[in-house]
Amino acid sequence: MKEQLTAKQKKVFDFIKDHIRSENVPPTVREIAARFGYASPGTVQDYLRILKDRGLINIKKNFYRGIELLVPAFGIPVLGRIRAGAPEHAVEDIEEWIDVSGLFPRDNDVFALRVMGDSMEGSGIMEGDLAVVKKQPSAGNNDIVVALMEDEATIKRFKSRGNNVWLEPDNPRYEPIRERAFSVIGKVVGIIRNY
Amino acid sequence: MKEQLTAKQKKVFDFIKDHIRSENVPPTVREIAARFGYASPGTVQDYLRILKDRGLINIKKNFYRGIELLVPAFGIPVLGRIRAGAPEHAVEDIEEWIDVSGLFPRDNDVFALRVMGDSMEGSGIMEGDLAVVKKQPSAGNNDIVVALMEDEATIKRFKSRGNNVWLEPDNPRYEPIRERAFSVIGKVVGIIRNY
DNA sequence: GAGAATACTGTACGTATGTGAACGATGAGT
DNA sequence: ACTCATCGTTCACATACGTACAGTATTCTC
Repeated sequence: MKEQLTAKQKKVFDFIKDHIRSENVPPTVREIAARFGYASPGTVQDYLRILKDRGLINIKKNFYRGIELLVPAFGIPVLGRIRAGAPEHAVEDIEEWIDVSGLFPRDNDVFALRVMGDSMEGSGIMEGDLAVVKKQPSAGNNDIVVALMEDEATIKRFKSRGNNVWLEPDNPRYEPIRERAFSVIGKVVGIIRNY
Repeated sequence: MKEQLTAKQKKVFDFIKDHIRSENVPPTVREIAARFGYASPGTVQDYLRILKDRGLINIKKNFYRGIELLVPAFGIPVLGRIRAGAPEHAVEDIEEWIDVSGLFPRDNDVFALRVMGDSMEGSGIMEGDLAVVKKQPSAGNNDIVVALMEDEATIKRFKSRGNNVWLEPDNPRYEPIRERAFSVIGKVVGIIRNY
């Protein structure tokens, strides 16, 4: 069995992926046939069988729109090395596929917060970044947390030693916060930045 | 028309969302009925009509599995302000819903790269971060780029003045790169970090 | 030159599915 | 008392859909 897809097979596979991306659901057998001008659903069945044999899709039996991508539809390839030569060659060195939205927990306890200020610059958390936060009432030493001080939310590093807890910025221009009362809203589990 | 959903309506809506999250496709009318023990598809139709009136879903006519969420299924809420009081209250201040994977372009020209080294610390790009890169052969002044130098990929700030182009790290401990040849692979359009 | 894999057409079957209509029960609001 | 939205049932219809099977033609491999 050949591992590589033929050009036509790849086009069918790409169409399924694109359809999921644009319509949020996989296409039906006949929608694929219509897209490529095939007169019969049987043709598409052959393609699907091949894609299934290659491990690219799963087909739920007697399930309408039952084509399941085994590669994340919204994933992007993570490259291990980039080879010299050409950017086109680079894509062959795919280490893994990641679904960006799958990197963060999907609980109802997760929310995002726009970062304000530069008090955490030393940890690479910049103004305008989106901080992904998992709600929890306390934190461990050195965790980066969202804390609430008098109606104001702030991102700082949580410190605890013995019965003592305080907040520390990661920017030498700011002082640790030891005297003011605060409560922990949650722990920062991720940072997302858009240029 | 009331804006708020009743408990049962919310459960139906949540089931649709959960179904998309777990099965990658919206449920059929009868699958919803089966989930809640309804004896008839008509009951579900009523619910769907209500959810549609509330602007939560769209229903494609005569389209199998044609329920379309108008709120991102994999989205997380972005909070504007966090109010004092309780974490539970905070969630009411939702500014918008974002689909994390939708923040980045979905072209085939997008890939990700694991950041190595600390040469861009000053821009908040830390070792271990995932850099999202859009392929392009050149860049503008001050863009953060992925450049290839003798088989080695590196992330630096692209500088151009007149006919002169060079690369600059954002870390005072490193020197600008002016003498070595390099080629631009793409432009860094985002940073993703996981704690 | 035999055999497999690929690439199609055509026809057919059973059914899962969206849709629609008619109707009943309950509870809240005025 | 009356209305109205919500919540539910039953029956029915047309069809979009997955699936299966029987062919044909071309290309590639051994």
